[in-house]
Amino acid sequence: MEPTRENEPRGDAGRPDPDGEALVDALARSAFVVMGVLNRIGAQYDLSLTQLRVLGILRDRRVRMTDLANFLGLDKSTMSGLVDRAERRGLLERGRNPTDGRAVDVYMTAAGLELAQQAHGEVRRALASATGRLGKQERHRLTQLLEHMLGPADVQEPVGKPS
Amino acid sequence: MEPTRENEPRGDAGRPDPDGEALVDALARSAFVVMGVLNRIGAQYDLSLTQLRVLGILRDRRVRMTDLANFLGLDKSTMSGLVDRAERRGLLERGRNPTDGRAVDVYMTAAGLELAQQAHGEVRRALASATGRLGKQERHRLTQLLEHMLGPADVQEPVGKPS
DNA sequence: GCGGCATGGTTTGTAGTACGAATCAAACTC
DNA sequence: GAGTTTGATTCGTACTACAAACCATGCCGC
Repeated sequence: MEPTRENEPRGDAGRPDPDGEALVDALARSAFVVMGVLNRIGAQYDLSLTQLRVLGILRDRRVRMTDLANFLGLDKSTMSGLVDRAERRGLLERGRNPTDGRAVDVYMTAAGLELAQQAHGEVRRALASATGRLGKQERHRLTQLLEHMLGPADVQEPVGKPS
Repeated sequence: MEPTRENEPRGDAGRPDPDGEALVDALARSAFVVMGVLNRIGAQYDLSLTQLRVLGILRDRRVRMTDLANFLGLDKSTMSGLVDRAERRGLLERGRNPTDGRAVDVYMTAAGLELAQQAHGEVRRALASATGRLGKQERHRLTQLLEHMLGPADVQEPVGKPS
């Protein structure tokens, strides 16, 4: 993920937007809360946040190392180390790619799948103490607004990055 | 925790709550997007995410090391190292606490304040590419819902943690 | 006032994470 | 077949995170 310097104001950026600033703050706070939960639950399983993400991605698919690294925005050497440690734990395995002899596929073991599912359930329960403050219709509305703001889930275009 | 289509059985309610699960997934995706932005902009300034948070907290106040560590959920030795590196960069300074000879206060330098303000502005602009997908009223509503869910900003009670 | 205990912070050791450069094997192109 | 590109690993380095040990300061009971 290359750092960029994007200082040009957006077309509407010159106008004061109190809701925009409050929204950014609320999104940041929400992000830290979610990360806090993920870090705490990850620690229970002796897993880092990034390891949790890896396990989450691989729960239902087999992925190439390169694609995994790109999806997570990590250097391939970092990806290699993460998979090393997960493999050592018996959570992941590496395999040959059927179409490219250079490529390495990564997939879950049964033990890894079980741990990922347990951790996922605990993350949901932990976050329910916050989402439970909202009523049912509010939760529905919040979900809609977030999904609208985030765009399609399968598009991994970094936010705020010039293209 | 990347969103998937799998529906896992819930241990607590027993009742399916599609909006609850979708909301957790949306919150997780939102969190990764925000973290991605913070990491990218932090890298521009050669700062880690945690360093950015520290600078954000200290922009308008002078804080004890212990309080800073507690606020961030970090070990005091970690806090010490983070402040070491920021001090070495000329962004922060340590000072004596007027009421407790053991305590060390941390505060911003002018250079640190300038950097923090620049970085903050860039984070806001970067996130505007996502929040700009919403209309004005939608942004207002999203802010309200997030703040309602998160509770008061000054309470640092960890979400989902048994007490 | 003093000893014991607690607190605040630093230092040391360790492991994981992150990136960049170097390296090697496989694939692609001409 | 040679040159280039790609995929992944290894190595070196710095940062982050925690735990244990240590030292200085503060608190409290006697």
